[in-house]
Amino acid sequence: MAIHSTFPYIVIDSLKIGCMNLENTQVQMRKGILEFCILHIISRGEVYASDMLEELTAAKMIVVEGTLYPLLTRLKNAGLLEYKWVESKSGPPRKYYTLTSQGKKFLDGLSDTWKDLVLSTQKITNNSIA
Amino acid sequence: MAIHSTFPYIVIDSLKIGCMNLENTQVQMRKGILEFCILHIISRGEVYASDMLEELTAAKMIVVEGTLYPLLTRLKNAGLLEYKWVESKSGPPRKYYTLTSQGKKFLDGLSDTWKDLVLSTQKITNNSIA
DNA sequence: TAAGGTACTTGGCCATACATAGTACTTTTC
DNA sequence: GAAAAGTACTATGTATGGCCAAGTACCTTA
Repeated sequence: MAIHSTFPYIVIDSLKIGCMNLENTQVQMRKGILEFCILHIISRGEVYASDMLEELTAAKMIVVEGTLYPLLTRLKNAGLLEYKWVESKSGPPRKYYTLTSQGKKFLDGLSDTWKDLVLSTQKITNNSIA
Repeated sequence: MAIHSTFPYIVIDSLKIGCMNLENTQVQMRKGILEFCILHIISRGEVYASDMLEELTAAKMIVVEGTLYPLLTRLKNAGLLEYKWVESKSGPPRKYYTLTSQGKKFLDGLSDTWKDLVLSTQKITNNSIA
């Protein structure tokens, strides 16, 4: 196995744009999973945004308004959620969300995907011990 | 709790842009996790891209070239990886990757993040049984 | 020398998380 | 009763990353 000290290909190595920090990768890891968690929370009964934020924060899944609201809108537009306006005693009315039947199916699919993903990752990370 | 049948806010409900399909969300779920898995594979010794593809596929973590190669470049530019060119008996030379010390630290951080994320998700999904 | 395979690169597209600013309605306070 | 504070939701712009598809370079085989 001879080792090249020079590059056989022309490589432009000059510009390092990568701002590879942990925080950013953590955000990437949460992507998609968040959707799964939110559908799960809604599947248990009618809730509105602040309820969800509370539960997500309690589970240490950091989420902010600017993430949650657009996501709910997206899920609703996709037909996975529906909501009712309900008056509140302390402020403006709230949107209480529930899953549609389509949303339930989607959640089931996501559950499988999540399980597979965890399994796959375990497979890979456990190999390092073997 | 009085329920509004009309919307108290002006809501533009007409354009449904959402192309919410399972496949898409699965892709989102993989984001970031892939990075974690690849760093893990490399941490076990020198490997080149096809080795990784093989192992990832074996673990049912679907990855294609167009995802893997840019990712490796990104990690390398960020100083987490380095590589040697090694000649091959059956084709062009290969880049054999290893982790830098910075890469090892990063991997440790990611391991913690991943554990937390799995825990958080468990917390939320298990609540539905309670 | 031509053909086919292997290894890696590049550019463009799309979806999502987040920050930030803004709107609408409520209750409280003076 | 009007201003202030608070709650709930909306809208826009930016950046990142996965994927597709096409392309380049090198090697072996015929």
